[in-house]
Amino acid sequence: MGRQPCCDKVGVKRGPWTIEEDHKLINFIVNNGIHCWRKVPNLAGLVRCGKSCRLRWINYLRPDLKRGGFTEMEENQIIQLHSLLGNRWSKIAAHFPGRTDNEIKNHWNTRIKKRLKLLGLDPMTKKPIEQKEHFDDEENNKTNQHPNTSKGSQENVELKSLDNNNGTEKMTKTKDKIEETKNKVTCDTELHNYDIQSSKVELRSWISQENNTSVSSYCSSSFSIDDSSYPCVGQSPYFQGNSLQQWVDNMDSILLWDNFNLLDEDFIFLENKE
DNA sequence: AATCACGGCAACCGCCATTCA
DNA sequence: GTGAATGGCGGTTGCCGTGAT
Repeated sequence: MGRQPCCDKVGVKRGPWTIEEDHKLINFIVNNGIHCWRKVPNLAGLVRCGKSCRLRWINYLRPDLKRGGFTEMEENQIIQLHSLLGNRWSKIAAHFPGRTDNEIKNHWNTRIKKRLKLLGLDPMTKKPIEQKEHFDDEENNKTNQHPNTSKGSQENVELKSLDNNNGTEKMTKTKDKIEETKNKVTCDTELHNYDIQSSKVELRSWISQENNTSVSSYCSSSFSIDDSSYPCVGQSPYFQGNSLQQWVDNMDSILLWDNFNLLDEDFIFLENKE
C-alpha cells in the first residue's frame, strides 16, 4: 500500500506563526534535524501541517537566510536570470545564497516588474513595450512568449482543454518533453556562459555585502554555510560547534526584534558582532 | 483623528514529479 | 507495476503596516 497521509487538515492551525511556534520548530530541528516533515509537527509539539513547517523553516527560520532588501546588483542579476529561466524561481534563487524563491518571487512581483515598466520595458520580454502588439494581455504573453516557463506553454494548456482525448494529451506531453529538453540544453549553455561572465562580479558583490555591517545582513554574515549541505539539515555542518549556539542566539534576537522592534537590542547585537 | 487605498510579504493552495509500500 | 504519500514549486491570497486624504 501507499504511505500514511500527510496530516489531517482538521484541527491544524493556520495563519501567522507565533514566537513560541518558531522556537519549538527551531529547537526541534536543531536537536533532531529533518528526516520527515510529516512527523515534525507532532514531534515538535506543533499543531501545524508538516508542509507549513517546511515552508516556515525554508522561508523564514533557516540559519543562512539573508535578510533585508535586494541590492541593485542583485536585482540586475535577477532580471538577467529571469530572462533565461522565466518564472522558475527556485532555479533563480539557487544563484542567490541566502535568498529564498518566495522572496525573489515577491520582490519580482512587487518591485522589479514595476521598475521595468517604469523604464518602458516589458517585464517578461525585457523589450520596449511599444514593440509588443498586445501588451494589455500580459497574462497570455507570460506563457506564450517565454520559451523557458516551467509548466509548459499556454498553447499546450489550451490544446488540452479543447481536446479531452487521451491520445492528444499524451502527444502534448511528449511535445512538452521535447521542448523542455531543447530548452534545457540551450538554457544550461546560456547559464554556464552567464555564470562564467558574472562569477567575478557576483563574488565581488557578495564579498562587499559580507563586509557591509547592516541590520539586514546580520543573519547571514555570522555563518559559514556550505550550500551543498541541503536538505540534510540534521547532518549539516552549520549546526556544529560554536555556529549552532551563535545561530540560536541570533534567532532569539531576530524573533524578539521582529515582534517588538527593539532597536536597542539590534545595536547591542551589532556591537557584539564586532 | 479617522478612514481609505495601496504595497509588501508571509502563508496557503494546488499541481506535479518522485518516492515508497 | 500500481497507487498513494511526500516534497518541491509556482501562483495566489489575505493580512498588516504605512502614507494619503
